[in-house]
Amino acid sequence: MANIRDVAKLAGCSTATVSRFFNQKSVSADTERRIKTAIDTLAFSPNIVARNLKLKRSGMLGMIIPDISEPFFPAVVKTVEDVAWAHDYSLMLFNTQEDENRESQCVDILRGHQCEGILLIKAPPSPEHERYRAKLATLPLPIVYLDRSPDAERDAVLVDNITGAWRGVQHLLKLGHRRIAIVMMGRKVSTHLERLEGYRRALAEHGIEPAGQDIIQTEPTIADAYSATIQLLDRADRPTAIFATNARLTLGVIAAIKSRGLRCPDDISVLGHDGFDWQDVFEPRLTIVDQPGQLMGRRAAELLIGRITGTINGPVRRVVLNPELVVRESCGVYRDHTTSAFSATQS
Amino acid sequence: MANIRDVAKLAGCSTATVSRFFNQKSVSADTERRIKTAIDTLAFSPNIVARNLKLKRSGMLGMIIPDISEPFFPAVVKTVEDVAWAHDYSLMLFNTQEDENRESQCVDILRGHQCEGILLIKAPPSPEHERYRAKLATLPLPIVYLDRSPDAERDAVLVDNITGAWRGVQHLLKLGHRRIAIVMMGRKVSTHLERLEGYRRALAEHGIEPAGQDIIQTEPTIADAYSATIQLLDRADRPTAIFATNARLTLGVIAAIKSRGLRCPDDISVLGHDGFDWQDVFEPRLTIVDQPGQLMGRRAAELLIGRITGTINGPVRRVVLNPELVVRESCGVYRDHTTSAFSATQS
DNA sequence: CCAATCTATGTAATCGATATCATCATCGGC
DNA sequence: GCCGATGATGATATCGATTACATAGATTGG
Repeated sequence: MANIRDVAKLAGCSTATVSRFFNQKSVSADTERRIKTAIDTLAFSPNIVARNLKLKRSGMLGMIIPDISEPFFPAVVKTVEDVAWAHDYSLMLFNTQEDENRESQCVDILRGHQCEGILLIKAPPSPEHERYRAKLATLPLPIVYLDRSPDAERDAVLVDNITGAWRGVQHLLKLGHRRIAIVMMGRKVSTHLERLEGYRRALAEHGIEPAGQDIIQTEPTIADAYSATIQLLDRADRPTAIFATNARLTLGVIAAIKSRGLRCPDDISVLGHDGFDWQDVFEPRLTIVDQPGQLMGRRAAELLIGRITGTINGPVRRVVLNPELVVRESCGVYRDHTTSAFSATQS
Repeated sequence: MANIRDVAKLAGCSTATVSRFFNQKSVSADTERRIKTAIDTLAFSPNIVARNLKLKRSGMLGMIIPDISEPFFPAVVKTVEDVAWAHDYSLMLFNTQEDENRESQCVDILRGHQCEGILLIKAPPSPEHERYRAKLATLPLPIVYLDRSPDAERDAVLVDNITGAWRGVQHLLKLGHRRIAIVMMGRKVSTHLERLEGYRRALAEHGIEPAGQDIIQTEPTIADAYSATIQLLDRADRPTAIFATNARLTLGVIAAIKSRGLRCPDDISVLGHDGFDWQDVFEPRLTIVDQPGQLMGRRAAELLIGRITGTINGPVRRVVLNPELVVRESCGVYRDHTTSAFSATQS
């Protein structure tokens, strides 16, 4: 690969002049022409790594998420990449699989690459990585926690999961349900624990203490949620409603209900969590607690870039967005099953 | 940020020794201890950018895709990231929005970052970027085309879209359909043009020439597919089956059918394209032409890394994978609507 | 006991850019 | 016609690592 010296030699000038050419400094028309042809003949493309070493920047943002194939994340990542692009940043993406050890390696790699800031969807804390978490809180590098916040030392863009879940379960309670199960992700993921808390609070306000067997923790796959729900449904005293705390879990729950020949919401109600662009086409039309994924991505990316560029400074900012309860049919509010309107304004 | 010189100074040795420490070369036990404490007290993390400049590597792979929020891509990206991780590569991700101009900028950025190879899902060619495409074919950098192949000069991992579509439409024809519409993405995306070709061939074999109004090109959003399908359904002579050429289009078609109060497959059949992990929960259970997204990601990533490391050399490799026709209910084969079995072995 | 070998380490050039500082030619004004 | 301002350019140190080469001290063997 050609470097700036080769170009300089071919154009008959110094590397400084070539560098000036690339940085819009004054270069005579004649040298400019020579440099241009030199660049063309050598198919030269400047080495951004070298430039960045000198400039102590990198133009890179890191994004660490549990799993891009989890339905909630693509919209977040998409928005982040868009915002990053608009500010001339590139994105390095890592999946942790909810493994804190892998997460810690990702952070190291990003630091090493002189990445200018990190958007982090934290994996659940594990006992053997306390040191890593302590380090995380003090790394001299802008980090914005997204979705989950392991500590209060840093900027974060979160969702009020407790209130969201509370609102959803309240909705079920208002409809008369008293035996409500929750199918949630195990592994102590904070967002799910918060949703559990919202669920508990709503029930408590109606004097209900959920039975241990109605709190079901499982892996966040459709298959696992399916099996767990099958067991739940096969119990003699099955609940009248199920709250599933993310998209795949919701689908697993629905799959189990369908496979047992039950109808939702007629036989059992389902409250889901997280929205998708196909939610208006799905049957039953799901009542869900909807997180504003795109907005989360946008706010987090803008906050991070603001910190990097210095547009934003001062104390820690914690943006807490409100999930929205989107009422459709799966909890039994609407009984009209023939017209499932689809809003054409929605993308 | 501390650098290697600071560490050397604090440890009372030269930078060369510190470097040796990091690269597993022989260092005396005593210096090793001093270096370790120096690293700790300074919270030093080596600058990979500088190292890579010297070593002429970067440990980075680029992945350029149309849009991560398009349902087909997350599984591909996930697998690629996994394979990259297993080989100690990091991934830079870019969305082009099917805009070739943006794509070309992405390629420049990746080159600049000395990225070692690129996985490229090509945006459709636009007349004003011929020069870019010519350059692309000759860039001195391993590139593996994924899903779409703009030229035959490079490695590619593709799917036989013509045969896939042909097989699907054959299926419809065998079921007796003769008026089959296609709802496809406009913008001359090659994969969709190939699916159109497969559709045409299958029809031709039955002596059918599709009416121009049965070939519907639209933007790949649910909303646009919905509107386009509504118009189609409202025609006096509506077709008896619709082939939708990707996931969002399929959902838009289904949404339109539902919103017009029609039943699928009883009133109209739908052949979809692309699978998701929730496909077994969706109603109607869709018969689809399924692309092996994970396999594509894996093969492409392994091919790219093989080229980079030199494990794979020799002439251009073109891996063509077979899409699978997954027959469920939406074309009217199965009439048993009560048992929608869900395979628990599926993730 | 000294040459030969090995081990641990330092010195300095290098990767490919940028940017400071110096230099030199040109030009307008008085 | 001389002086200072302006513009174009070159030489060179620098960013933070690696590594070839040199060197000093320790070890080994005959």
